Amino acid sequence: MSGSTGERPELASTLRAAGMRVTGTRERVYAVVTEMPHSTPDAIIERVNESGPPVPPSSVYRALEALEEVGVVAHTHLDHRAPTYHRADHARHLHLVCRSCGAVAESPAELAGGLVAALEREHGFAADVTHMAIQGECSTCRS
Amino acid sequence: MSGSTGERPELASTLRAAGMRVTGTRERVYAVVTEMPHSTPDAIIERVNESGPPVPPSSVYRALEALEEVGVVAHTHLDHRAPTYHRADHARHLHLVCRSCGAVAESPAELAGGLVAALEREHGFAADVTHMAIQGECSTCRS
DNA sequence: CTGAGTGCAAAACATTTGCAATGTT
DNA sequence: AACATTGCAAATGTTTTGCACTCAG
Repeated sequence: MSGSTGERPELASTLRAAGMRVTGTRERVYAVVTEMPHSTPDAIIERVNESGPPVPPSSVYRALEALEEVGVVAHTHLDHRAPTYHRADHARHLHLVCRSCGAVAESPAELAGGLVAALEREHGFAADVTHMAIQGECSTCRS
Repeated sequence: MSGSTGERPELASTLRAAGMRVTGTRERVYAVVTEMPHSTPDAIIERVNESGPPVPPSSVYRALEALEEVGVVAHTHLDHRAPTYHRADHARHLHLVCRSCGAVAESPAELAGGLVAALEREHGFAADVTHMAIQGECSTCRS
């Protein structure tokens, strides 16, 4: 069990509320996602394995799936082969991906407010901008 | 207007301008991308093979790579495992992906004008919205 | 003719799945 | 004790690569 109970009571209770079990693997995966937002399954797998006894890839995938299902983590696709995970309560933000250097910056979701409103008005489309990855070139690479 | 023989004089001349060769495979792949925008490599492979003598997947991938390199086609990531290709001169648009039914709608890129300006102003980030896939729920699925 | 492009088959990856063993409740 | 989760290994699906052959230039 998690010895330090102050940190995030949400994880355990959320899992239990969904009738799911609180396991070491899920706690460790959640900790890694918390620690390094925007990381790929690959990076998460590696980090989890540095953090204690080995966990096979399939278990990490299953843990991510479970955590996502109960809504404590979410993922975004930043580019080609890269789903990246982050905590769901991680502030709503847009992902800015630099095509040159690969850096991922965040920006408040509010900047897309006009776009969201326009899509609602023009298409009746309810956009989820937190899932959105915007490609482009960052200020550093441009200068 | 280029005022010459075919429907798309650009393909052959663009390839040649880049020192690349104009081959049947590339023409057929380009034709399929033109005919069905937003299609995955998988769908393109299938359609190409319906259109004439069989072409192995690897050749279709290589053709797409070549066409993208010279800039006549481009791709976007609509969701998980799905790069989708379209003609580069296909009007600049946003991709609206419905999470429920999977439908892909298009919307003029201008709707994102405010967002692009804000990203430029706030982050010095030059956003390419045509590469952007916006997840959400379409009007049909919401009603 | 010459080398870019192709076809084929195998390799490289990323992710998923079946099932017996394990650990949470 | 009951059964959700895990570990392991094998299956799956996609994209890439090596190499001999072919065809565009």
